[in-house]
Formats: sequence, structure tokens, C-alpha cells
Amino acid sequence: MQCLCETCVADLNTGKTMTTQQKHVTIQHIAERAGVSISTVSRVFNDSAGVKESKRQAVMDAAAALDYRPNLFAQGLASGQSMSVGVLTQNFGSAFYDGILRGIIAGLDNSNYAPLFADGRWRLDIEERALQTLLDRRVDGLILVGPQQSADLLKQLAQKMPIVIISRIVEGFEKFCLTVDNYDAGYRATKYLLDRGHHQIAHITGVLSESRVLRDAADRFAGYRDALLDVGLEPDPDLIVEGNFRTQSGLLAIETLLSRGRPFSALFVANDQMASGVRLGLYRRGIRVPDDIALIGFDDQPHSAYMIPPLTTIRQPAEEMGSIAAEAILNQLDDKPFSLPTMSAELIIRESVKSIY
Amino acid sequence: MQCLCETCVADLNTGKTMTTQQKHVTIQHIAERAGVSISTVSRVFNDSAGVKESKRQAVMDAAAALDYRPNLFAQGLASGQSMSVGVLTQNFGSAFYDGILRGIIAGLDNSNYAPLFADGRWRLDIEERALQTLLDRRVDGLILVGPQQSADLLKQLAQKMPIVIISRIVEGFEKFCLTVDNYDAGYRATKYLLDRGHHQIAHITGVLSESRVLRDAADRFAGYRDALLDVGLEPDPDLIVEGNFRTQSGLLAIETLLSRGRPFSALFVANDQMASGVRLGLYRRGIRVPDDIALIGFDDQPHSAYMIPPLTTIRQPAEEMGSIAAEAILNQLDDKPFSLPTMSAELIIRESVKSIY
DNA sequence: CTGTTAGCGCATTCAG
DNA sequence: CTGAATGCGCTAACAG
Repeated sequence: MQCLCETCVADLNTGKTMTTQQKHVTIQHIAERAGVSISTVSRVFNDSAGVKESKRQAVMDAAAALDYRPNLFAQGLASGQSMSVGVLTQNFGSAFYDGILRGIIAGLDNSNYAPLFADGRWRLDIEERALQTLLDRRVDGLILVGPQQSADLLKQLAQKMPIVIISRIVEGFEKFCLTVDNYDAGYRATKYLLDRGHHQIAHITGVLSESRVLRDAADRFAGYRDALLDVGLEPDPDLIVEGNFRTQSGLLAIETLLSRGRPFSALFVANDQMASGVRLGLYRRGIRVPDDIALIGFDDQPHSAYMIPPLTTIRQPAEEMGSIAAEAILNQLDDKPFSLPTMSAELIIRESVKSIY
Repeated sequence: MQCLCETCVADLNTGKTMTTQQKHVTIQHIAERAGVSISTVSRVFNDSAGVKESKRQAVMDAAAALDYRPNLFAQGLASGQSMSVGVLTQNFGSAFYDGILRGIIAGLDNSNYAPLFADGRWRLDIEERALQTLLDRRVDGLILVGPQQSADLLKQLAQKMPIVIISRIVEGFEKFCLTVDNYDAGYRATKYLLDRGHHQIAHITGVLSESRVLRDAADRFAGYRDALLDVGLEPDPDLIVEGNFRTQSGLLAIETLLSRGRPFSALFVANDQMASGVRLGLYRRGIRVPDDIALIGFDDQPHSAYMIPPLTTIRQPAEEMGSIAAEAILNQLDDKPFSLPTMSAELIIRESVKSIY
């Protein structure tokens, strides 16, 4: 456990290990122990050049014996790389983000890059700072999930390093965007209800405001609209309410909807959180699901499978997106070609949608 | 936007800005621009010594003009500090962890330290690697949430840097552990049911296995047991089932419980996830909540308020714990005293528990 | 193949 | 108060 080579002993005498609170093994130490120069040590670790097998082995042994850990600061300073890719999300706690993170971890697993996570908590100021800490750490690549930053800034970033933007489309920048086809998903959800014989289908949307950079809500809404139009049905404004993706707003929205008095037999809600609120609202009113109203959500939140009755919903392939994003970053770092597909969401049919026949 | 001082021009001529893909402003540059030496620049940023106000101002101006960002690698290499605290969790996606992270972000907000997140995904091997990436980045402090590492390793870490362990008690190391009083919470949940007139109270526990380092499940169970004993009731083995904290296991557990045929009017479930499963199982059997069986969960997961009926549950003060942990780390870094309380959980009473009177 | 050397950007002595 | 000089640990030419 105690190395007695010249360098180490010198360290001991200078009391260096005392001051620096930590005896950190450096290539200096293992060079000494292996009887080679530090460059050779560096070489075997980066195999940046041929090294005689015997020396190579000696270095490896010494490194193992001393439990060497490279100093990333030194490496980064000297090489300009950090061997890490930054991941910025909006809310660690959501199932969608969590799945993406899982995918990224897996995707980076066999590379030399480590993920560095930061979270914006849906607040622009926090997101800004989080992004800054990532950049300050000189991440070599960036995976941004639903970033709220301006398109300009994003393009600027992309010029400096590999980047992947998830869940948002930046115009003229589609090459770097990985998204789910929300339009298609909305269309299919609605089509499904139509096929089951429903004609009066209400919709609770997500946040639609023009200024919003994320178009998920608008796309789902458009899909709903077009599905109706395609079978000759005119979307009824009275059957449409804008929510804000949060549970509470689902509860409010269903109240609004019911108070308008316009009858409907099915309801497509833009996400499961709001669907939870809706479900509670319907329950309070004594309206049965799916007997009185068919309900379909979006996101396949873990608990949606356990709602009563189980909610029919749409699953975004989060984990897969994470690993695709990671792979794309690695390819960019490697100057290899890459492409980001538009993912398609999957309709998860559970018992809560019942035919009105 | 373009600095024309000697240093910068030299950089331009050497083509340095071209090779290094990025024109990074260094103290060199701002020293030149402000007409001082780099040491002076360094001094004003660290106010490690008095600097004449005029020069100080000049430096600040130059820094602002050039949009200077210190190179953390260089700083870290030279100072031995990273100005960051590592945060290791088991699952970003859970509400409890998410709350803690929120608290940590807030707690670190006004310090010079930035959080660095890593996640173990409940897998020891991943946790190990995550911890390693944190250490490799030379974090100055460590907040570990429900770590599975050996007590030895944790103590070893604590010797090298400030540390806070959340949700786990390491023997002889309580000073660094921040926990919720699960025993008390379990006791009170059960007591509440007793007070409402229930005498046959079943319990679905979390993971109890001896080897488990986390004692949350066992503590909640003990609280349940003692609450019964204290009113002269003998815990009935037939009314106790071990689950694994996951939704699915709640569904299985309630099936097991019902199949035993032993009657009960109330049920305390060790977490909300399992309670969701239970709720579904009861629904399928046509058993009403709370009319037939009173239900109480644990964790106050977001959707528990929207279950049908809303689940009575217990809230752990996650966010508060996060900021307390952050504060404790900062104090340790500052060599100031600190203490980590045992937090007490809060019983959130909703409609799912009804008196039998 | 291998050792020597020069920085990477900054903090920190050490002399003024 | 302030500038010059040294070194943190490592990579990347540069000469053998």
C-alpha cells in the first residue's frame, strides 16, 4: 500500500502528502516505479504510439499497484478535452426525462465519455446557470432535453461542439434534433377513438402559447384536429380546452368542459398528468370511465397503468431516444456520420377506452 | 467583440484561435488589456490580497468586456479545488429524489459551489461508476442519497472530504447522516388508523432483507408493530406481506393478503407506488376504498393526491432535506459546525381513510 | 521505440 | 501593493 520509490519518498519528505490532504498518485510516481519516463506512461494510457510490450506491462502493473487515477484537471488542461458529455434536462423527476437519462447512461457505457447531468427545473434562469456549469466544465458534447434557450444560442453552441437537442425542433437545424412525432401520435390517438365509434371527441391541450419554443402541445392538437377533419368532422371549439400539462389544470379543464354543456363521449388529454386530474374530476361528478366517457392520455407515466380503470395512453420511447442521442454525440466526436430519426410514439391500449357500440 | 491587445493579436497570428477551435479568454488577455500582471488579475478574482482600487476596476472592466470565464481545469489543477459538490442518487425519476435535488440546487444557489449530479439507478455497479466520475472530477464535497456502498468506504470518503448521507444511517457515523424518522412515521400512520376505530390493520412492507443497508422498510414496519402492541394488539403475521416498493408488488401483495382470508378493515402500505398497485387490485375485486377498506400510503407521490379516492399518505420533507444537506456541506467546507437533524415526516390526511364508527 | 521539453491557465510563493 | 517566477499533472511535439 505504501510505495517507496524515489518520487514517493521525496513526496513524503516534503510533507507533500500532508498539505494536499490527499496522496494523489501521478504518472510521475508510476514512471518511477516502472522504470520509464512519464511520456512512456502517458503513451501506454493513450496508446498514442507503440511501446515495447515489457515496458507497457510494467506501467500497467505499477498503475494497478498504486491504484492510479488520472487527474482530469491536468488531462483536460493539457488536452483541451474533458471526456465528458453534458446532459441538460428540465426536470429530473419526470418519467420521460428519467427514461432519457437511463438511455444516455447506457449509450455512453462503453465509451470513454462520462455523462455530466444538470437540470433546469423548467426555469430559464436555472437552466442558464446549469448550462453554464456544464460549459465551464468543458464538456465535449451536449445533449439538451427540451431546452428553452434561443435558437441562436443553440446554433452557436453547435458550432463549438457536438450537440443533440431532444424534444424540440430548431428551424434549419433539424439535423441535430431528436423528436417524437407528436402530430402523428395525436392523430392516431384521435383516430383510435373515431374507429371505436366516437364522434364527439373533446381535447384538453397542453401549453399552446405562440412564444413557446416547445411545440409538443401544438402538434398533438394539430393531429387531433386533422384526424377529425379527415373523416369529415369539424373540430368543435366548445370541446377544446387549453391546459398547462399539470395535474391541477386537468381538473380545471374537465370542469370547464362539462360546464359548457356540449356532450362528448370521448376525451383525448395531452398528457397523463392532466389525465389524472381529469379522472378525479370525472369521479367526483360520478361520471364513469370508460362507460360514460372514454379517456386517453399521453406519456405512459408509471402510474397511468394503475389508474382506475387503467388509462389508455401513448408511450414515448424515452430510453431509446437517450441512447440514440448518446450514440449521435459519440459519432460526432468521432467525426463519423450520424442521423437523428423522428421517433414514433406508441399507442398503449388499456381498458379505459371502450367502444360506444 | 474583438480585442486587439498584444496578447490577442499574437494569438491571432499564431493561429491559436484556429487550432484550439475556441478563442478562450485567459487572465493573460485581461492582464494585458488592463495593463497589469496576471498575478494582479488573479488577486482581484480571489481577493486574496489588497489591490489598488483603480487597477481592480480596470481588471473587472476588462474581464467584463472580454466575457472572461475562468478555466476550471486550470483553477482546479492549481488550487486543488473544484468548487463543486457531487450529488449521487439512486433514481433521478422518483419524487423523493427529485425533491432532494431541488433542495440542493436551492441550497447551493448563493454559494460559489455548483452541484454535480450522478445517478446509480439502484444498481451497485452503476453507482460505483457514478461515484467514481464524481471523485475523478475532484468534487470538494459529497451528498449521497441512499448509497449502497459499504460503511467502510463511506467513512473513508468522509476522511477526505465533507460528506452528507441522506436516507441511510451508518453506524458510528450518525453525525453525517440525514434521515427521516421512518419508525415514527410508521407508528403514527398506524396509530391514526387505530384512532379511527380500526383493529384489524394489515401492512404491506418494503424490502426487509437483512443485508439491505437501507432500513426504511424495516423502520416503518417496526413503527406499525409497536403502534399495535402499544394498544394491546398482537401483530398478526397473516396480515403482513413483504413487497419490494414497486407498483407491481403492491398488486401481488394485496392478492396474497386477500387470499389468506383473514379479515381486515384498514391497510398501511409502505409506499405510494405499491399503494397504487393495491388500489388497482382492490378495484378489480370490487372492494371499495375507503368504504370497505381504509388505505394509507407513504411518500406523497404527486399522483397520490389524484388517486380515486385521493390516497392518505406520509410526506417526507425532501426539498428541505436537500437544502439542509447542502448547507451542511458548505459549513463543513468552511470548517464551521453543522448538525443534521432527524427529520420527521408529515401525515397527509386525505379521503381514503374513513372512520369505521 | 523512448526520454526530454515546452506549455495548458491559473494560484501562489517570493522579491521587490 | 505588485510583478516575476514556479509548479499543479498531463499531453504533445521534439529529438534522439
